Amino acid sequence: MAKTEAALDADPPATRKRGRPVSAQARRAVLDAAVGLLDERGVGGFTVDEVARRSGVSKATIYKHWKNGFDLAAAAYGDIVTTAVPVKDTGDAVDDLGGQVRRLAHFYASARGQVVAQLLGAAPSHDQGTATLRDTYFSERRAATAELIRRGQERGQLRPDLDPELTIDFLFGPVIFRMFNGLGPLKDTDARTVAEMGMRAIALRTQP
Amino acid sequence: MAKTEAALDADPPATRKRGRPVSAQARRAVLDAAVGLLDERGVGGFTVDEVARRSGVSKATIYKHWKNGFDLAAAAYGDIVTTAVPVKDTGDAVDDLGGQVRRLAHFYASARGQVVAQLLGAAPSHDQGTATLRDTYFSERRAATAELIRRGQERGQLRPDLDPELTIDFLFGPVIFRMFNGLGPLKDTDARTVAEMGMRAIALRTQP
Amino acid sequence: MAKTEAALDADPPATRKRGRPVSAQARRAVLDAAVGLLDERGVGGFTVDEVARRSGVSKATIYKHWKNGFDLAAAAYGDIVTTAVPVKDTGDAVDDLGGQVRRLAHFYASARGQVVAQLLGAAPSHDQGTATLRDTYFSERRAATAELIRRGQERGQLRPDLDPELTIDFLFGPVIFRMFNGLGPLKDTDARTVAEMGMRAIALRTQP
Amino acid sequence: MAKTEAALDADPPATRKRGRPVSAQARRAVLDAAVGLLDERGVGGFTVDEVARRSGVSKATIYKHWKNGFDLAAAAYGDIVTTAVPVKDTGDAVDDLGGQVRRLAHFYASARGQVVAQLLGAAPSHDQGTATLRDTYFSERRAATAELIRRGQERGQLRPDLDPELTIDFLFGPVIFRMFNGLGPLKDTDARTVAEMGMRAIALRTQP
DNA sequence: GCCTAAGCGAGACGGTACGTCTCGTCTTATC
DNA sequence: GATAAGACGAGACGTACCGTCTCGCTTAGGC
Repeated sequence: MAKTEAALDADPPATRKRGRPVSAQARRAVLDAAVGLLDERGVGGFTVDEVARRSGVSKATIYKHWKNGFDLAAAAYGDIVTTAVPVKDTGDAVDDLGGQVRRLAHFYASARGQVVAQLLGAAPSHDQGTATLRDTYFSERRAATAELIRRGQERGQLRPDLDPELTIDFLFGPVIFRMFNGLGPLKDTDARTVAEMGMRAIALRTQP
Repeated sequence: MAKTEAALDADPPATRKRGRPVSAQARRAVLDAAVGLLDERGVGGFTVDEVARRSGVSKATIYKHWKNGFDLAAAAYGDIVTTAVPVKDTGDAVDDLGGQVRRLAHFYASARGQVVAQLLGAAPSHDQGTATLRDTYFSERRAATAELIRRGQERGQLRPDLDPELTIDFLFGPVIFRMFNGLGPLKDTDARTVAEMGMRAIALRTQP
Repeated sequence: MAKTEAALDADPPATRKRGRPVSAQARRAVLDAAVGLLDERGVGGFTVDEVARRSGVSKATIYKHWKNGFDLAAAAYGDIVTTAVPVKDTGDAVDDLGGQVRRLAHFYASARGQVVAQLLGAAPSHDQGTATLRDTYFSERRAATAELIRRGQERGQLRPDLDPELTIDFLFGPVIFRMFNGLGPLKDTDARTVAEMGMRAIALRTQP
Repeated sequence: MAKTEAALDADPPATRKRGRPVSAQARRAVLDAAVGLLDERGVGGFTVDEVARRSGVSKATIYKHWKNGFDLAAAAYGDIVTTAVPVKDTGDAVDDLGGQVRRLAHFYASARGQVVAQLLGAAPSHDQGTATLRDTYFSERRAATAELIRRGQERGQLRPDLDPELTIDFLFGPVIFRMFNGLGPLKDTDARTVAEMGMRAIALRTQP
């Protein structure tokens, strides 16, 4: 397709704009400061003023890049989860999904996991908040996980009647729920139990 | 000492203290105003100032009863969930739990359900927030649901190896997760599917 | 008249309001800080933020008392002119007015005089600015000076056809004009000359 | 290219330097936009950003020509006063000066007059502000008016002991003062009165 | 029937973040 | 080499809410 060859150099030259280009350095400094602040004080202690102070970037510039504090916090922590809990595909969907649940629960029990939980929680109180999170946090990971499920179905490891998206909610929902119901993050042993329960519902050959 | 004689009429019942008694009317007015405000504007638009304005009760009085705005909001919406989605025990644990999941999902899809989700979400950003919610929202319902599960186990309807508490997280987690991941509340048909998936993992006589 | 006796205690009791009374101390601290800041940096360096910082009074409180920075600055410097250049009435209107012109010119040549000039100048760029100055700075002094002129007319020292208000503009206008036209404040000798010119136009027996 | 031939009618005296020549057109566009903005919004609503937007000239270029916003505003309105109130010399200094006072008062009562007053007022708050105004607004007109006075003295129409510069402050000061003291611009009848008062102080043949 | 606590409405207060604005500088690519 | 476009650091603006703190008034039991 023409797209393949042309796409590479078609846009970039046209993207060259007239004025002073956006400072990647400023952007980086803001994100770093935001991560540091979230690490130290969580969402409750996160303020744009403080990010500006730490990063040396002016508030005006920050608000030019992110439409509000929540948007910035979400972006700053954007790839934390992905990095901390990468989606793996070893060929055994049951093992992969179960491990994924356990690793995610483990992450949410960590300091950064708590912050991510605060971010998830804050989303519904902000305009477009959950949409922002969907695009920033979940979109990519869900796509990869859905693919994992689909391949598991093709291999005959998972029930063929599963809706991949619903299955994701089904498997990981309990992990997130624990962040909000006052019982605290799932402990590793409990996470293992929950993962096993989930597997019983979706795997093909697991009747005890 | 007065204490000595007072022992006769016991402390709890004769809590009659000196000064002017707490105004139950003020308390009621505040809670009503808070509910109205949450209904109209959600958690994002909820302010103690506005509650004081609407209720005609002074801020000082409000803060005497509730330790902060979140605490008030939680208390105001306290029995909304319980009232909207009562726990039923018909003798068939599988049916009861499945229905519970579906009814809860249906509630969370409603306007007030969204507000409850915002409250859950806001909890981790407040000191003692999740503990408050645990006591206000979940404690009673979880106890009832755990009892349901235990009876189901005794009757042989549910697997005997289930940890009731974990099972609750497992069943209802997916419903809550959907409030935060940007995909929107579960639709009724999807809720039914999720409930069925859950049942496969916990019921004894599951058809493959 | 009933008014005479009743007036004294009629209002005061009614003035007792319900809530926490306005803190005279906070008000004083703000005005003192504002004067200090104007002294140090002039109108150009005057900011409400800095006043709040110096006075220890919160911005919210400041904005509750004064509707904007200009209003505060005007109030803070309110009686500076009156104190620095009191209106005197010795019985000789010509001497009094001439002296007044000279003293006013002398004041405007001082550091605080320059600041007052900046305030006058800034007024037309603010909503209701000149009206604020009229009430804060000029009203009282003009009334006293107009009275001086009227008495001078009665005593036959000043022309009887003078409009007191216009006469005030006529006499003091040149002093103010010099603050804006780039020639700098009037020097004492020039102020004397200008005062004499003015007197020639308004005194009755002064044809040389 | 038009550019090549254009060299013929381009200012020949201007030294042909390397690179792109200074755009007289840009300069004109900026001044026009500035005048329009001052007309519409006054000094309070005047911003360099908006001038740049309207004129299509970049801020950097604007700041290359004028050292700050005030400087630009002053330059833009530079010849407004001169054009609106030209200095006339008919041979009768008393008539000329009196008329000048009246015409100036009339101008200051107009919309553009108010803007000029705002500019005068803003000057002391800017570094070198009054000096800028002196050179831009007053210098030429004062020179012409001083010449008028000097000729009046030579003709025996005005007192010979007058200092021309001081006399200018004396005559026109009241007109400007009214722009700042909250009483509003002089009305025509009052301006006539003020002019007559001034003449009594400087003319030789004054009727008592 | 006073007395003396509380509880209460009103509302001012210190603190502090919000998101916006303007200033004057700077950094590119273009003319 | 002068421009247009426009991003940037600095920092003030006025508003909003938080939770605390006086006040003066109201309502009760204790004396």
